[in-house]
Amino acid sequence: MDRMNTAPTSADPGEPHWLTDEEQRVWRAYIDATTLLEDHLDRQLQRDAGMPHVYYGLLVKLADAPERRLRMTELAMSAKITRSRLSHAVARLEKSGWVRREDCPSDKRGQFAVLTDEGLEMLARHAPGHVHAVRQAVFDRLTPEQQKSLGEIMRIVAEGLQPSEAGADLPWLR
Amino acid sequence: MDRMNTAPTSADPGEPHWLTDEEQRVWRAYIDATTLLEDHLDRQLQRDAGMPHVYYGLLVKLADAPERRLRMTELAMSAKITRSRLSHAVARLEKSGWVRREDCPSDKRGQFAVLTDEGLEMLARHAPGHVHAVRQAVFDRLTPEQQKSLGEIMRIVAEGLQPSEAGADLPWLR
DNA sequence: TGGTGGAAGTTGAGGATTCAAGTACACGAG
DNA sequence: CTCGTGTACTTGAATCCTCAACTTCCACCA
Repeated sequence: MDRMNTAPTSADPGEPHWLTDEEQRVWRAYIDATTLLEDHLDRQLQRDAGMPHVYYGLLVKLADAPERRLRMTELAMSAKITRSRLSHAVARLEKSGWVRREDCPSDKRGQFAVLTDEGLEMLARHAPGHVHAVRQAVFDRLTPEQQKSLGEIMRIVAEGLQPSEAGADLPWLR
Repeated sequence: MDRMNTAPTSADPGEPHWLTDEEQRVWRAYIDATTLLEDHLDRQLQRDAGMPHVYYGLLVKLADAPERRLRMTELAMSAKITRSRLSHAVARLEKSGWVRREDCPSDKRGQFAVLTDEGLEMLARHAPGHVHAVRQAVFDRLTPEQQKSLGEIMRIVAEGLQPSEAGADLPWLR
């Protein structure tokens, strides 16, 4: 892959503008690290707690919520996943007994996902192992400055993708 | 599910040792950013090029390799995925015509994954859009210092998980 | 009131991923 | 030469995720 030309195709903005060598090194390091880490955590939780990392994250969010319950849409947004994915996930977590659905009294379309007692207990049982894995893979290896820097960087990236990332680049709104 | 070695779960450390509030904020920012970014890139490539981000990454690695070919195991290691996953992936990419398999002459068990001409052309066609997406989501938002920092951090994390990550936390080696 | 557009959530089909097995070959020791 | 162990890769089933409908219900307004 070598190319410095300026192919048009107005669909894509401006000229190619490739990544520099240094940027490529950063990007590959990012891909490698995130791939390895997600895989590592998935395996750890699958083995110990019998569920993928995302599912575990859902339970944690429920545990932190008032009444240990959240509306489906809230939970989905909080976890940055689609409602569809959440729907499937909750169905599975319900079968495992860690989550229960409840109708929302004020909105008949609404559903609450509620963390069950078994779910909470399961979290208590496996949280230490998970925290250990995270610590070992990430925090134990970084200096305090790097940890701070990582937080800032990730916040910036997340915010850029988060809000109405659609609206931001819709021509007629500019 | 097998259960050997039910010793006092040597995997779990002594006392919990939770994340501090600040560490939790960093960790959540990381999860949010990586989830959103992966999703964003997957969608972009699925829409434009008809394949998930990982598959695209495989093609890029082949394009960068001498002869545009790599042994299956090499490719899998380079992309940080399992051989099984790669096997399925290459089967799919083969059906789409972007990749072709070739027997290895020196080792009859071996297979090469080879990027086809259509695969290369496809990359040329969609690379600008992909680079643009990456740039827009990441590099355009970070200062040069942050980019450098990100690279260092990700390299550290990747290296910690990469090598014989198993051996590193095997009790009898400590 | 009754109609309409949108919000909340679910569903099913098709892809993608994982895990455990399985096939085929390589290679060194006897 | 052949046995045993390990490597390279594939396969199938179960699970998970995405995408595009689809159902039900809310909110608003004329």
